[in-house]
Amino acid sequence: MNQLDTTFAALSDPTRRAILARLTDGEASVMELAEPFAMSQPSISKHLKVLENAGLISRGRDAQRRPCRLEVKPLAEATEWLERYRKIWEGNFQRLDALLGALQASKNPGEAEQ
Amino acid sequence: MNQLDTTFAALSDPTRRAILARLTDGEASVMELAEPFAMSQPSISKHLKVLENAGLISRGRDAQRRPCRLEVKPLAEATEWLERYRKIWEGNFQRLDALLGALQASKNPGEAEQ
DNA sequence: TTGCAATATAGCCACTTAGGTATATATCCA
DNA sequence: TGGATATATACCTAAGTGGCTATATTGCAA
Repeated sequence: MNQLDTTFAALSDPTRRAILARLTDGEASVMELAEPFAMSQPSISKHLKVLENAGLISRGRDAQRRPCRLEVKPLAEATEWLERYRKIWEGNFQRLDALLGALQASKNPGEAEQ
Repeated sequence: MNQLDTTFAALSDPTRRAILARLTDGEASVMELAEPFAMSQPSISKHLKVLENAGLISRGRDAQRRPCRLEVKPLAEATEWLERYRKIWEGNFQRLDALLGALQASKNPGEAEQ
């Protein structure tokens, strides 16, 4: 699995996205991260391991705590992938708009298939 | 599974990302999409079904062909999610820079706790 | 040292996924 | 009608995932 694979796979779970969102407020311990969820602590630890393996978070050491913090690099790479294609999609959209305009100008309203 | 879940899950596979990339050049049939891959046609059809269920592509009909085309909406939503947090991450980076500067100016390097 | 608090690991289960092959369906063409 | 082409479906398998409980580990504090 390459970096984009693991990044998108990690982002495909709502618990993990919520954890990442929480970490934008700053470092947090496992207990703090687990608190909002109706889920056992080991399950949260497993999610954190997925995020760590994807390079999306890193862990520190503070006594018994292993605080988590965001790592932005893989997220930036995922954003770049999407952004690169978004520009092309936007181009397609403009072409689509032109096509729809042409169709509306014609008589056949059947293909509002979008 | 909500929209973001299925979108990111669909994006986590390199074959599917390559298919989406190919589709930025315009519609393509299943055979055309399968051609670059050392993979059976049914496997490609399965990937296309994943993409279709995620709303990332839609299918038409052209004789025996079922041409695929990109649907941008879910990709736009995924981009929005990443962009929203990217701004915060960038903000954190700036704050971190400031914090590191302050710490270097002081004498106690112990509390890099954010 | 004893014990508590925070976290990780192990093992279990149900479900999903990504690949394969074989076969069915659908559409065109002769 | 019959054959060829394009695609989908059914079924199999191996591996991965997400949840759980129980237990181990680690570090502090009395």
